[in-house]
Amino acid sequence: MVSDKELAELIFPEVKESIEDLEKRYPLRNLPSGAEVTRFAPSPTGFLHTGSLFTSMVCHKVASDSNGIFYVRLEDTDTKREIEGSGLQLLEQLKLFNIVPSEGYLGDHQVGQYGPYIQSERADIYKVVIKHLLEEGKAYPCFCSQEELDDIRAKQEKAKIIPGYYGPFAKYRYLNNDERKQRILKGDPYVIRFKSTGNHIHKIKVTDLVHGNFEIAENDMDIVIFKSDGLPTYHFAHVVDDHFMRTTTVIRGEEWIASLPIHLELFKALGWQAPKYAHLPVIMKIGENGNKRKLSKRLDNEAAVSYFLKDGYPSEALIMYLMTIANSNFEEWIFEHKFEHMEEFKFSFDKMSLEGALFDMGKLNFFSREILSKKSKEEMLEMTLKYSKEYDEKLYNLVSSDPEYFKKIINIEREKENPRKDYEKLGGLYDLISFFYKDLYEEYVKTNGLVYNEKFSLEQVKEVLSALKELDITKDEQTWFSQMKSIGESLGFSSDRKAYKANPEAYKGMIGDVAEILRITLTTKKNSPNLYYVMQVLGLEECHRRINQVLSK
RNA sequence: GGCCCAAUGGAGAAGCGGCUUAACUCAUUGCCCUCUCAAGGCAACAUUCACGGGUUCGAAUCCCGUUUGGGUCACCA
Repeated sequence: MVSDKELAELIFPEVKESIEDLEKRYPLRNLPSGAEVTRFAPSPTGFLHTGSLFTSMVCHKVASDSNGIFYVRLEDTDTKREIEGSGLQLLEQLKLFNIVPSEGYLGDHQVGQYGPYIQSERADIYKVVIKHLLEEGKAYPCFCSQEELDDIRAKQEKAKIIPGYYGPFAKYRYLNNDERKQRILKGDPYVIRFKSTGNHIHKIKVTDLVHGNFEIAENDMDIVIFKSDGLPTYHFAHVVDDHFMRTTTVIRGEEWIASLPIHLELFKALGWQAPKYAHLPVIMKIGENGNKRKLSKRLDNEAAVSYFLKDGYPSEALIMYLMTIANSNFEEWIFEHKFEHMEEFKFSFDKMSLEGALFDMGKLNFFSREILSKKSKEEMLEMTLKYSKEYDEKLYNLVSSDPEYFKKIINIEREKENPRKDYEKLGGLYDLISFFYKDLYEEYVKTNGLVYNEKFSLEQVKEVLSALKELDITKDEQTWFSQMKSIGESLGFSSDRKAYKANPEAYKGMIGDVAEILRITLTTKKNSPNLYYVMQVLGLEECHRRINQVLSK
């Protein structure tokens, strides 16, 4: 009769190393107490998902708050779904959010003593562990075909019992080693399954950093740990990698809670201590049927981080927003700290909500405006150049043609205690500032014309405008405004809101109406930054030119 | 369907048995202010914490049940 050891040797003759060798190769990390080792473990199956950004942000934060290590491991064991180049892309995008691993897979190279950090390069490590499990009789080759599997499932469904490969249904679990050897020699395809000793009637107590303690049924499935393509499954790779990479806290999405018993059983079978776990809630959105559902890359723009990048949201805004979801006390904290130095905020798992939050675009916009308003004109220029170079050619040409002029435009009421919040994101900036440029202004007027308030006739508009030519912008804003008021008053516009409201018939309109006529004339828009400063930037000559142009029509 | 997790306003949430006639933020709506918008100021916005029962002098908070929602049940992660 073939022994377990002989069978293991038959399957993995090339494996000479032992688990002890691996333990030596990957020694315990020498870190100060309390230091957490966390990891972000993406699959290279597409662009960065907003949920992944959320998870990686938390991983990064937990490590940096504790002076620990944050590393990235590429989980590329699903060769069918892999998208070429997406691993690099993922890392590049993380970097834009200041999430930079100190170890691991960095996109174009790997750093660290615990590698390789790409699972497909770790086959020899997995094999050592699997051979060990085989030798101990804790794993076995399974020759079950897809048809057989389907058959088992169909029977189980019919009998209304738990589907899966377990207990009496795990037919190849009961083959003896002679039979196994024979089939292997014959060349029958097989996978390696873990031989579970659990019973789902038993409950195990688990502790989760986010959810606290709860009970869950023991695993009793003989799960596949080694696929026929020679690569491990997620469950097995997670256990082996996080053990040998010496991860202290596994932070991942809530969808993994259900497979926790599998992972815990694997750790136990190998005699290893399991890491701490934190299962994060998933970011949701209201679906077509009115119910909440996970943000979907296919259906929701906001599921892809690239969407925000393309739209020109500052990366801090997204991170700040995600942090409000991550920790309920963050919002008050960041208000107290005037939206600055968010890296000093201390993250904690027990301030995390258990329920998946609905993605709130409105709140992101709020943070984004806040952040953009706090930037200096130099930072705005730099950001705009960088953004537009990649995403908005028209804007890039406009801004780079005269950076100093752009700084003047963007600096209107910026450097003050409560700066203006005109800009929500860099996307669409072109349309907001184009009127500052003579050619673009002309082009707009030619194609769209200027639309004034209907309650004033063209004659009235002209009357107001010709009077407004007197406006002096060489003095301070105060003087300018009093001047506008007296011009307005002389034409029959009220500058006293109360008086106007009490007796609207007595006036042609409010001083605001006068300002609106000027504003539309100069900016083509009903909304614009502070008119006095707009005029400063445009220059008196250009202002008069625009006014005269309207008057001549 | 089984198992697990969750449930406070339009959204994010605080709340941990009496201090709650439920904090804070976003959104929305009104009003005020030397121009629009923004900012700022002032208001409004859950008589009630999914529902039912219980424990208690006292419950959003503890217990039980129901309901609803989410997750998961692959040689995918």
